[in-house]
Amino acid sequence: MFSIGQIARRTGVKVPTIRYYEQMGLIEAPERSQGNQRRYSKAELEQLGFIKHARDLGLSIDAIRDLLRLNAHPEMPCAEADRIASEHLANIRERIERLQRLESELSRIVKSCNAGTVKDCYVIRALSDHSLCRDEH
Amino acid sequence: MFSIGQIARRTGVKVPTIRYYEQMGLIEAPERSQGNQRRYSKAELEQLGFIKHARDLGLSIDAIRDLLRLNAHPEMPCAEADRIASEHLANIRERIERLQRLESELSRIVKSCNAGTVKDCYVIRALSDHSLCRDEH
DNA sequence: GTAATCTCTCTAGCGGCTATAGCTTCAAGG
DNA sequence: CCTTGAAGCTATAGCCGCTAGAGAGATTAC
Repeated sequence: MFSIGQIARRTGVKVPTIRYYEQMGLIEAPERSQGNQRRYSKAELEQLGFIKHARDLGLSIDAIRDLLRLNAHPEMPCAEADRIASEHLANIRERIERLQRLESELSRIVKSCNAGTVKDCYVIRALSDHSLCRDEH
Repeated sequence: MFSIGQIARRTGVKVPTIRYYEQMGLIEAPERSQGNQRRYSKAELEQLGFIKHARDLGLSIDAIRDLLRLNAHPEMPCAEADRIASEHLANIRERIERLQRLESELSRIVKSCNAGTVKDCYVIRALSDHSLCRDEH
């Protein structure tokens, strides 16, 4: 049996975050010690590792809830898990594209500024005047 | 003089967002009509355009506040504006890199899954077992 | 036994909005 | 001039995924 601090150290998920996950129904309320402290089994520790890994990959709490449900039913088809992961991947790709557009615009703006006074500053001028931009963002 | 709805339409910033910006001190409280409705000048309309543009480029409210202050002092050196923009650019580049790492990991995971049952699902297995990952994320 | 460290619950806050409720004002048409 | 419907007002609460803090009690090491 592990205390909340122990699973926090082992998984890298902070203590208040673990309690938050419990509140959100991501993890079940664990057993308690006589003094009302949470006590986790090895299985619960591993499940938290699963959650941490999924969060690190950027999956939402809702998506993780679904994945955990699937994980609990090994005989079900995994199309749903694939769908969740694929959707998330598409989402990430969109964000990358958007950020890359911003990157190119911003780097152009920053490069064009020859650090004089504000009145000639290309950074400020570009913000004031959309026509100085190359494309939509 | 423009009503809040008019500047909302012209700038693409939603009405409640404009009121929120006022509350946050991004824009000054404008004049009011006799019936206590906000009335904006052309200058205020343009300032909101500046803000919208900066938000579209991903700048934070705090950064925009600073830029607006600079914008109001055309004779000051613009090094500060450059610093804000460059920092933001660095920030964007970091996010892109991080997302690209996620993208490559997730696409590998999704590709490896041959859509059988959950128990063999590579998506689920990869989440459970960090050693199936190629690098840190 | 005692001191240090955890852990407990509860509440509030972050950023950047968005939504809702219940009201008042404005502008256009008859 | 009056009515109607759109637009505006304030105030409050909610979104996500935590994080921070207060003030209390539990556990552990010595």
